[in-house]
Amino acid sequence: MRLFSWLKAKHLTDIKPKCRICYCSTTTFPAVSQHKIPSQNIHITRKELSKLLHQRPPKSQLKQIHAQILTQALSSTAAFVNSLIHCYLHIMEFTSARLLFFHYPLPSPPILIWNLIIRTYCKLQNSSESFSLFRLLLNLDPLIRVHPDEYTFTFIVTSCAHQRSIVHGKIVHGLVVKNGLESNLYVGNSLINMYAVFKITDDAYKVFDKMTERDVFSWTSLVCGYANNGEMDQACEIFYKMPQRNDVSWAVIISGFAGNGRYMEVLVCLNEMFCAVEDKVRPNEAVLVCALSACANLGALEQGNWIHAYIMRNDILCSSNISTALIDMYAKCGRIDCARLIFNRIPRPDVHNFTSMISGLSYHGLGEDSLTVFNMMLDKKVNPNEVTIIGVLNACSHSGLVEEGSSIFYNMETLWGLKPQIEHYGCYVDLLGRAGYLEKALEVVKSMQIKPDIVIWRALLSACRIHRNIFLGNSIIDFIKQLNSAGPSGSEVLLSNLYASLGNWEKVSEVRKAMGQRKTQSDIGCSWIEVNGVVHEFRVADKLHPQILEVLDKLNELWIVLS
DNA sequence: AGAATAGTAC
Repeated sequence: MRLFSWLKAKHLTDIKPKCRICYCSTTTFPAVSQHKIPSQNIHITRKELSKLLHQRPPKSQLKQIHAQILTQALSSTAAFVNSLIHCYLHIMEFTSARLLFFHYPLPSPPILIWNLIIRTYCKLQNSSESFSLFRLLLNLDPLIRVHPDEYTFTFIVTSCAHQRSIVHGKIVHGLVVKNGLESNLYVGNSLINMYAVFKITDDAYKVFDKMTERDVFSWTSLVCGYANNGEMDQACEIFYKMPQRNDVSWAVIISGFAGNGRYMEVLVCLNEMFCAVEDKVRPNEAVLVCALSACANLGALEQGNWIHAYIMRNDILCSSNISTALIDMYAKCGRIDCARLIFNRIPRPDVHNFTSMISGLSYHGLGEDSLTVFNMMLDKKVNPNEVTIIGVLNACSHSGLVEEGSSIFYNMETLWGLKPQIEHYGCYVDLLGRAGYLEKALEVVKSMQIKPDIVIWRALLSACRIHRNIFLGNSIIDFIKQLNSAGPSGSEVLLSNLYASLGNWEKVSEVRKAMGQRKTQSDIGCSWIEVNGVVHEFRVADKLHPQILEVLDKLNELWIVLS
């Protein structure tokens, strides 16, 4: 910092050139002579320049230093070019970095510089530029050839993990083996991670197995692979075999349970984490978010409350993720008042905070309030995302706000650039159907550019049931039956409910029978409720709960009162 | 110069 104030003292900040390099009017590069360098009377020594570059200066200062390098004819000194590229990449200024890179003083940039530029593109995640550069590197003229090293492969493998398909990954893995780098710790770890991302656990394990040296990254990535692929038993096995676990390892196993809908185990695991003194870990943000989400899905208010208290007690920063998860937890556990309290305390709520508040209000049937929050969000110039719109449409659906919902659905693309996805169609069809606009709903389904899925048909069918539309219901049943052959779904329950509401008991038993034959344990619906901090689970025709007889008695009692 | 984790909807 002091060096820059010194620069200012020398009026360097007053330089206002125009071109990319020195801001003069010429754009030719790198011929220094063509640039009219301003402030030529100022001279900074080489040592000072390299010291300045070493500090990774912000863009404005960097341009001035670059201008100095050009005036002093240092632009073909590799050390300076390297530093400049490094600095430009640091601030993600690709245009300048590429210019320097592609006009590198002969013969060609050293591997370090290749790695730096590939690494920066790798960080962009959705860019394939790192591959283009890697390809260029492999095809260099033999006279100026530089060879990829373990760094290059670490970045390239990581880039492969960001791609949509494993194709590149497989090829790169081949090159890794060819270059004898498979057992390198970093390369190996990034390979495990890549296979974990693509849920190819066998290959992740093979890499893990072949590694001569492993660290907590290798183990955690492998656990992550199994968890991503739903193989929680294997994930646990590896997890407990780990020589040491850190907070991320715990986050991986806990998020694995959460991602696979095994919310009870999330809480069990959290408890275990608190007991695991040997790991010397405390739950990090990811763990807390997963645990809160598990509480939300279980309706476990008491545990949720406890986690909230833990966060407060330990002065853990209530980040956007945490507050979003808290709002969701309180809303789903029936405490919309607490959810509102959390939300109102956020100084500057972001999309995620708004979205969880909007959705929370929606499933409490508070459609008007939900729209109020949505409008507040628009007033504060916070743009909604796809999930926000789903929340708002659901709010309209549950409160019969057809006009408001329609206007949001039809304008989402023009107003916020959000193209309606199948989920949005699902919500909208549900909105129309519930409100009794069955014909209109069917019209929307027919006009859809995306192929309607089971959710859409189910929403329509559900509407037919509510409004007892036998004719439309029957025609939809045929579609549902066809789709059903593709995979299991809850639509059969709806189908049987529809037949039931039409009084067609013969058909009801037929559907139920077919369901009974195919159903496996995991398909059976399940309900939870938390009473005094204990979560009770109920399944269809449950006989396992210790107090099932009392529960059934109470149900009968209620049944009599209600009818 | 390097590798691992998280929320909101359906």
